[in-house]
Amino acid sequence: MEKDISQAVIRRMPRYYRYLGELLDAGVERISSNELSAQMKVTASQIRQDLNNFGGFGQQGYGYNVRFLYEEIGKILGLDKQYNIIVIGAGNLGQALANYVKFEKRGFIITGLFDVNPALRGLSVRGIPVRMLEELPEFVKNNKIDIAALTMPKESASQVANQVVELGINAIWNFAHLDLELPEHVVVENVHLSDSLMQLSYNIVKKEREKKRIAEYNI
Amino acid sequence: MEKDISQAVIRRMPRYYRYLGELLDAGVERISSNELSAQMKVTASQIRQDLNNFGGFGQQGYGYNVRFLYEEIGKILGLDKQYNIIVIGAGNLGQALANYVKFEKRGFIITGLFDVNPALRGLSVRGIPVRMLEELPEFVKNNKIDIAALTMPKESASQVANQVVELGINAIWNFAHLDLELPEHVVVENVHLSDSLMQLSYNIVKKEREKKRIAEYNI
DNA sequence: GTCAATGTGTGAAAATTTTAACATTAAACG
DNA sequence: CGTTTAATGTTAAAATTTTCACACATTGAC
Repeated sequence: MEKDISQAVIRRMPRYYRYLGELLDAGVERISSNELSAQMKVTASQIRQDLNNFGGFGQQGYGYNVRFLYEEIGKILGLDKQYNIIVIGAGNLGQALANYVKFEKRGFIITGLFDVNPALRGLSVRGIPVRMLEELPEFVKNNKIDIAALTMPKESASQVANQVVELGINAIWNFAHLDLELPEHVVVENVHLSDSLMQLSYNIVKKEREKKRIAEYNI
Repeated sequence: MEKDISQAVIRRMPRYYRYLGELLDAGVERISSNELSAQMKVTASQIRQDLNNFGGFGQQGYGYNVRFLYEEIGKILGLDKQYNIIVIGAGNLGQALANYVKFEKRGFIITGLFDVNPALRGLSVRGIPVRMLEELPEFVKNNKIDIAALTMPKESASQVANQVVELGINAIWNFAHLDLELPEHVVVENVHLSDSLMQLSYNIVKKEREKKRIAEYNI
């Protein structure tokens, strides 16, 4: 029975991956947890602890081999596989995802683009035609789809999510501003932009309050 | 000396706000931490604990008044103020932000839209014209801007972030895939879509591994 | 080939976060 | 108006996460 790794750790892994990728591009061959911690502004201890959840990737007296660690983290994150994605909701956000070429480099292939709006019929983004939502079941039957990205308004999101799951897609990247209630076997990752914006505004007012307090203290 | 509230709590506040908004729309007047916890799938204890970081908003024997609590959380999150936002990078993502009307309801006004691409000159989104990046300093001088959303490629993000800070903007909503190094007084909120996608893919392979393990166990 | 220096992996301590328990207060109700 | 019930605010315990500290394996200089 392996105890599973906390989501806090998982949230940090892509960041390690990013920094290692940059080091790799810069031609750096090896790095110690200390150097990396300085760059990333986290403790070296946390880096070592995090990595050791998955195994020992470093070598005492040497540090970590950048390329090796980069690839291992890639495997941990499942980036050694390919995922076909359909994007449902071909508004600006959906188009933005479809246009973002970098995803493909990591094995995430945008395969289909769907919308309910007939005005979008005929439009295509990077060669991917916008299809009408009615065509979805047929499309999913004929193509192996791993992930559905939901970029439509929240009003229809819940229903579409259910449909998508019924069609056999088990992973959802949810941009709609609601929490989806789905069977336990479905993996959901939420991107709530409004929440993010509210966190920003919280931190803005917090900083203003701090500034004010300091000013008063100095009177 | 007030000890400050952990970001874990802050991350949960927008979600409370959202659920309370829905209750409000549904005409619910009062709610107990228990009922809310059932809906939100968190413990009632956590809800009470979280709220009491900011003060006692409920009443013993009664629960919480939905409207009151909604508004109080709004104030905590700084949603009782208005923020003018400029979006730098008028690609699909920037346009998506500019088009998202709901932000305005919360007091986030998209005031300007900038890009380096001359091909976008003349384009306007919801009445907001795309301006050339050269016009930025002038524009910021003439308009009170609170937040800059960076939706351009990461290559130029760092430089633009510095420029924006020098122009006196102290809050950045960063969509570029890098960590910005900025003075301490600047508030940064990151939205790293790639990280989110990697977390999704981690959870996909994790679930697959689990499934496989269970299958093997049952042989 | 030896030996100091480096730097991981890891067990334990410290800090933080979450959950549980309960004393207290207000509402509801007869 | 008094009693019962509901549900908060709060203190304490449990769980989790982060940091510390150090034994020990490798490296690299001489």
